[in-house]
Amino acid sequence: MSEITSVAPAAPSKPRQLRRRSEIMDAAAAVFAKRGYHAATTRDIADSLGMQPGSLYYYFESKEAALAEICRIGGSEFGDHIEAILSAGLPTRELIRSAIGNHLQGDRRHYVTCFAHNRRFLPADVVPEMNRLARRYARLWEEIFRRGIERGEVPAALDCRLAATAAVALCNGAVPYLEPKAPGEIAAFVDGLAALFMTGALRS
Amino acid sequence: MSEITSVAPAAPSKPRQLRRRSEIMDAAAAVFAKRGYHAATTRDIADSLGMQPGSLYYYFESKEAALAEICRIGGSEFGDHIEAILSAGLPTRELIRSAIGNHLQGDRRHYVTCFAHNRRFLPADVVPEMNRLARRYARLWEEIFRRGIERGEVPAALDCRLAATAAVALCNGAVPYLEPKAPGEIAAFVDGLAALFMTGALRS
Amino acid sequence: MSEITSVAPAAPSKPRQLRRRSEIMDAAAAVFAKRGYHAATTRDIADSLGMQPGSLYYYFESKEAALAEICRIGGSEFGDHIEAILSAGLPTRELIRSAIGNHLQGDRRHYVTCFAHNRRFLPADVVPEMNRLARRYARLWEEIFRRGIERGEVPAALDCRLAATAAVALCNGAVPYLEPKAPGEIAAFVDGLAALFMTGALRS
Amino acid sequence: MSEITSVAPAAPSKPRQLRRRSEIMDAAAAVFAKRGYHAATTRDIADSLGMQPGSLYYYFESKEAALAEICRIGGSEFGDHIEAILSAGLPTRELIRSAIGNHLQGDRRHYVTCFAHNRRFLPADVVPEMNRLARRYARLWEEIFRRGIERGEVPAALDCRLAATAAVALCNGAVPYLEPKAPGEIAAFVDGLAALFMTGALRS
DNA sequence: TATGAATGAGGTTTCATTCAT
DNA sequence: TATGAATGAAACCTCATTCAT
Repeated sequence: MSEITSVAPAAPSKPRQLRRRSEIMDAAAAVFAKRGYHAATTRDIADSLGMQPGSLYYYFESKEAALAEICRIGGSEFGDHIEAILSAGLPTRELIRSAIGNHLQGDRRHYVTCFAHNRRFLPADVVPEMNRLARRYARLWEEIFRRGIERGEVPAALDCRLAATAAVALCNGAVPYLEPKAPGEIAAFVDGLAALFMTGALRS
Repeated sequence: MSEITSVAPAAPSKPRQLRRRSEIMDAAAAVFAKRGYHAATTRDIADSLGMQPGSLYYYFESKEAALAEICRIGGSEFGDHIEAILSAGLPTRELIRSAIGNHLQGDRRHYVTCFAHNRRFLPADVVPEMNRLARRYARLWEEIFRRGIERGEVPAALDCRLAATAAVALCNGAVPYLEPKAPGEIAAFVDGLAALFMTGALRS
Repeated sequence: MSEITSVAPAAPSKPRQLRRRSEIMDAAAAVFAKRGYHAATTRDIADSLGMQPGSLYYYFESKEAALAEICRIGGSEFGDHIEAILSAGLPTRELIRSAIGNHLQGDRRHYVTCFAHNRRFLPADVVPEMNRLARRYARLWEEIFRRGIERGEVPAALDCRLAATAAVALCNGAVPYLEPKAPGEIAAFVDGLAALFMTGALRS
Repeated sequence: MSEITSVAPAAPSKPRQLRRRSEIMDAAAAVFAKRGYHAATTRDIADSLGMQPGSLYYYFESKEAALAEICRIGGSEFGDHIEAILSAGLPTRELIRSAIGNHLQGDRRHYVTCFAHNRRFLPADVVPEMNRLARRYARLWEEIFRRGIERGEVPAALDCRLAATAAVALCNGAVPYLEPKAPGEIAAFVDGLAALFMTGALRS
């Protein structure tokens, strides 16, 4: 293998640049998710990367453009994940557990959080795109429940739209409770939330 | 001239002043809840009241002081409400419905939202107070479930702490879905959320 | 007279505000004319007014918006002046003298200078408006020469378009030579330029 | 491989280096002349050469040092040209035509424009040098007119200093009108300006 | 009580410049 | 010689806040 890479002329700097760009976007997403877009300063982002604020502009055009890109990624990858697991034919219980887990524990969880809480601060010309992503993501959640009804795993009377909204709301509302937790506790917490969402708080 | 004003026995302007102050706080809470503390400007608040930003300073010392007061109100009244319904001895189902309804539909819902999303921006010296309120409010939710277990309305195995967190997370996450709705739809939406939270999404 | 002003209710603050705005625009025009738009800082303008840079934004939206307004004024008032003297039926000699004098000595000379040198820095959406003003102002200069031909004061063979360009170029190029001069010398200098432009440097 | 390069006896790269340096200075002069020193960025210059901004620093110490050198060249070569034609004993008409042509059409016209419009942005320690060049260049223009008076080609009453200023002002003011013109039109335009300057706009 | 005008701290952004590669 | 990445100073601009009226 090493011959192959060495035969090819000195790896073009492109990949390195792309990786660095990803690091910067990850840092920005984390800061935006934690503090909120307006409370987050470019200095916060730069500090978390050990850079100067001005250097960030080598990687994005503006703070707002960075938010737009982060929201785009968060909105679309979140949908992609549900689409993927839907087509894998898992039982409803697994689908819900996986979708909630992706929202709260996935690599891109900060991107999803940004999408949920900060996309409303984007300028008017990207709003339609964001709305499209949000609608897709709502529909895919609905699809989970509709499939569950078909399979008899979900009561036929369930309002799928409402359930989709509730699932997303539960996840978004749960984000602030994750951070203070030790890494080991998070999985149990997320499992607990998913179980509660599926079973309900009352005796049946 | 002075007689004329003195004839109408100059009702001690206190009550009027207090009422005006409440209006201003309500407006600030609504703006903070809608936009977030940092994105909300004093001009936004003033505009919603038809005043100039500088005039707000007759009613609060600073934007931050206003937030602190709003959070204090939101955090304590929310707890007060649960305490009140708990002592009224309602069935668990009613308790949950009422607590969620108060969070999402009550007169002070903007105060509660501020408490949930913006109290982290308060300065260090009020954090302990806010934490106390948050803990109280978590415990009161837990108490709802504990009582439910005692009465056999809730499965004995339920993790009450987790359920309390989930209830609050669901409410906080649901806030953004309320605003676009027509007033008539809100009650049904809130009822639906409460029912789903109690019953769960899956067949039992 | 004092009764009349005191009878009328306290002069509405509007005029005062407008006057202040004019002062600020004058200062900005002077600084832009002297240093050039890009070399002029908002601090330069503020200093010349004894204010803080941020305070300027009470009067204009942005540095660029201020430039746009100044150019608009410079471009249109310059044209207005030529239009006015043209319709006054003065002899060509007086027309040229007055037009040059207005460009170099008028109250709005800094506005005209801004228009000449800095309008190219305006954003694309105001360029058409500026071009319209520039064309009008070129045509009005041409009209001076065309009238002169009709009256036999100007040689029939004169290229009026070129003469208009030359007159404007001469004025624009002369601006930097005005500032170092003592106020008393300026009038003689401007008269000399006008005379030279009309007579030419060579013996006829 | 080393033989091959050493065979062609490694022409001391000096000339090539100098030529490249000239290209870079020409590009800088053109950009400064077009946009003005402050509006011109090092990126503008680099772009016009197909390089990166950082690479420019192999050719000049700083943007300001480049401007200083360009102004030095513009100021001195312009004077050199007048000196040369003066000593060639041409008639006044030809002198004026040639001096104006050199200013507006010469190879170094961008250098002259930089000198005229941007030398004022240079630091205090080069100002005396620039002033010396400017004075020389004014005196040489004056000398053109003084010779004309001696020869009877120029009216004895002409204010030579004023005429020199006017000539330079006309040229500097005409620069922006050159760029939009097609190459073929420029010569006629410059001839027209020179003729007008010599003959005047009015009938004699 | 309310306003208009101003302040000043702090934020985003630009850009000349440096330097390891 | 040239580049890509980074710096840091300084610019524009926003906004909470103050204060005379």
